[in-house]
Amino acid sequence: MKPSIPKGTRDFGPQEMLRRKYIFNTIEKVFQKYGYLPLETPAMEHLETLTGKYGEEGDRLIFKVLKRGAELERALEDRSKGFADEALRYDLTVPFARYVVQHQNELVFPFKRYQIQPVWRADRPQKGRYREFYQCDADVIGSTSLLSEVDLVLIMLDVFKALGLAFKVHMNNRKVLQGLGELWNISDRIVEFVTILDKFDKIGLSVVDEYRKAGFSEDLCNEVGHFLEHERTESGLKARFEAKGIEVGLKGIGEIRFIKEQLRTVEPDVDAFLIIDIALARGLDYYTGAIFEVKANEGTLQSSICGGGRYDDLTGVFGLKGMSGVGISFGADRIYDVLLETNKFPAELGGSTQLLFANFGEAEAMHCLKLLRQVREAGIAAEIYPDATKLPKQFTYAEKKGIPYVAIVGESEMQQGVVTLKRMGANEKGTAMPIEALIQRLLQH
RNA sequence: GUGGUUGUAGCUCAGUUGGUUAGAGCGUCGGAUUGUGGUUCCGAAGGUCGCCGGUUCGAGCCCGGUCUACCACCCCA
Repeated sequence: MKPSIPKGTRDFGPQEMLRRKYIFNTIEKVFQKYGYLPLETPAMEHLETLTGKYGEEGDRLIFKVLKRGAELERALEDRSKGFADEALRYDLTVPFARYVVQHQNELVFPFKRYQIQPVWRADRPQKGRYREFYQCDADVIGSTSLLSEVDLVLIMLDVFKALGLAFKVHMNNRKVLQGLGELWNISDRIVEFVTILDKFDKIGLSVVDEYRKAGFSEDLCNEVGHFLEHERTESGLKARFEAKGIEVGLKGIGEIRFIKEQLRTVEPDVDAFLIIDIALARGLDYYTGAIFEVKANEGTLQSSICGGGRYDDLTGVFGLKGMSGVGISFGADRIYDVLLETNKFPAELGGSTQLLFANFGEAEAMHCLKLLRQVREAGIAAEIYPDATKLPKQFTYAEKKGIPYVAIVGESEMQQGVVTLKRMGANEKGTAMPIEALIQRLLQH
């Protein structure tokens, strides 16, 4: 049989893994710097833990796990019971909420955790869209303070600065969208309304046609069109909310302004990367306050590389009311794609061997084993070529693996108690030196 | 989930109106060179033409299905 892997999944070779780890490590270091602690949860959750949290569309994309054994037999007889009982996690936020409720008595609130694990979605794959991909989440639960939102934006700033990637954060607030619903008397169709509004950045004023198609009144379509064309700013919106006394909307606007002003005290050029986009909606059902979406400013990937927001009562369905949370999620795989395309990965990612001992035969190899141990104990990654093949072949191996130094220890070196150190890439024969000198030289490097 | 494009050697691609034994470049391996690679020269290996079926005397090429990657929608990291 021909070996292959499921649609939308990937293998990661050594080179890819070094680069992926570079991304994970960068993100993890920033998370820790902001006081978040690690957490892992199982790949599988009970199906009912996940369903109903992501909206109709999201629920359809959950990877379900088939019942097994007698359970499955019973389900085959009585189809109403359903064929699945577990499911692969769709994101890290819902499992986190489940964890918080389940372990509420052991936790200190506000609870801040980060989590870097794969998630699965039964989506149709495309560029930057996988069925298995890693999310890197930071969430704080048990506080309504907007300082958390401020911190999370600063985390984005630090991460993308460290990765050397230009980006834009689009921010909005679900309360603003709720306010729009009240303003235009369409609260009963708010989900539908907002879903269309979310397309504004893609199709522009054609959203008005979409509203007509969806059966919204002509007056409303004209009003929305006029608003999007001429007054699509937070201040334009604020004036309208004030005129009609719409409090949710005003609260949303206030939150947006607060977050932005707080950020300005630490990052004066906040306008360079933070865009207030009142058409931003995001599909996940559980968001209730601030929402974020980050896009790379370079490369061809149009989809978001990071996203998040505030959810006021995600723990409520698991039996713990009044726990507001807010979090963000970095899409490591998409960040990888952008960094690769724009050539932003550092040339030296470490993790690879620094020194290769050439192999001249059994006696020499045995001698090298002792030297190898000394080198490794000094903290230098080193290896010996396992076979006594011709030198050119051993050099080629070093070159391909990106090993910068080769130690040549043949009969004459053994007798003199030295090692010939050759630097790859340099057109030189190498210099003889005692092993201690060699170690010093590599450590300085 | 809906609609579309695609698939030939490890990689990038040729392959005539359907016609004998499917080609190139790069890469890989071996040799020129028994302790010094990257250049050069010589040689070799490597393909069920994505897979299954159909039409035909004959299919890499035509038809149907299927899988994959990709594109649009949808949704999002």
